[in-house]
Amino acid sequence: MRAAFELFTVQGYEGTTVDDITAAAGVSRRTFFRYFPSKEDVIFPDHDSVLDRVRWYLGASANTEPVFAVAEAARLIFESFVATPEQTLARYRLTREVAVLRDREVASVARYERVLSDYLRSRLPKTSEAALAAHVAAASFVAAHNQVLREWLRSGGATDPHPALDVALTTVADLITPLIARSSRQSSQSTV
Amino acid sequence: MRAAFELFTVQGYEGTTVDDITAAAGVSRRTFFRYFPSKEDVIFPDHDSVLDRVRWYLGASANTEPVFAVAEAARLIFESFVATPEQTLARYRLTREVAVLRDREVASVARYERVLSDYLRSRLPKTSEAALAAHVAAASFVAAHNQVLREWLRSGGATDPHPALDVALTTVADLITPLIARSSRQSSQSTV
DNA sequence: TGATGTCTGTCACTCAGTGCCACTATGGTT
DNA sequence: AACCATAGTGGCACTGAGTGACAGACATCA
Repeated sequence: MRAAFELFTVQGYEGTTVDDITAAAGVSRRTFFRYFPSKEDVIFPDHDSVLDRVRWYLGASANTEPVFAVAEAARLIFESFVATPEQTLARYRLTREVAVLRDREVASVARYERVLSDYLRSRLPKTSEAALAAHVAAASFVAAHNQVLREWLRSGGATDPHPALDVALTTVADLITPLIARSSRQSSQSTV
Repeated sequence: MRAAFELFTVQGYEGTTVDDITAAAGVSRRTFFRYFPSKEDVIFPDHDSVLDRVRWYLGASANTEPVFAVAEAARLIFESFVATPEQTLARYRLTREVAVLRDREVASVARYERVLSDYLRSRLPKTSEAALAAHVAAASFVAAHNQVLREWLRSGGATDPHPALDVALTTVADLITPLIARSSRQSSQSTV
């Protein structure tokens, strides 16, 4: 991974072959593909584990307030990026330039969003209003997360991003809570 | 494209080589790659043109109410999918099964979202509050759009999706409008 | 000493995608 | 009629990602 990042920043992503990486790392080509399913995956090593952690967290928060749980899940994702600033920054620089990597990043963000909306849907009545609310809520939290993260990355990771994250998450929570509450009530309303 | 879709549905995406497609279509391999930058692009032919149309629409709506304009832009995207139901349905079935294609779809949705949020940011003061509002708003509209589209596709494209789209867009518009209004005022507030 | 399992390297192969060159058909020019 | 420009196409060779099969190295345990 270290060899790959160094080569990517010098030669660019497309300008670096897997052979280059393995030669620099002193392993064989075959070994590389045993540890990374594809060349792109060298850059996104821990997305799966974070996704699992988020799933686990949400699975354990069946009794907490749904909107709060989702906000905390977003915070969890955020922390996983902030925990390794150099790596996150290097990845950010690469994903800005290389379209394939940006698409990959976007895809993994979409997976986070999916996990959040699935959780919300599981906590809400099975109406189309609730489904809409769940998707909008998940998308809003992810958007807030992304916005704060991007701003932080653009600043070079210098400042403490947590105050901004708090503001963003509470803003979205305040926005979303009534929508979720309304869609939860919807079912009891139809029963009445 | 027709040959490709037929082969994809029979043999699967990964099970179909470009050679298969070109043989079925009666053209050479080289010709294929002149029309489609990659194998994936056979399935997403008109995303770029739709994106351009949305950009154009938003570029022309500098005087309309921003939230309304974004909602209409989302409707524009929606219409582009509904206009060709068979193709959209076939694509939907493929993207559900093949991860590469799903990621590709997600990436193009992200581009739509980007266009919407860029527009909103251009219509709002240059504060971080406004930037957050813009991203959340764009994400919410896209989420609403996606939700209605998915529901429609799951139903097999049988019902008329427009009533559901109207509901979803107005729901999001009602939700988002105060947020946008607040972030617009923010700048004049700081002047006071 | 032998059996087992894990990690690694080598080799050969498929397939996506690109660059280069040659061929053909068409339409317009003199 | 001969001449040219140009757009579309095919052929060919090449790079590079990714995979499957096999064999050797090494540590562990019996």
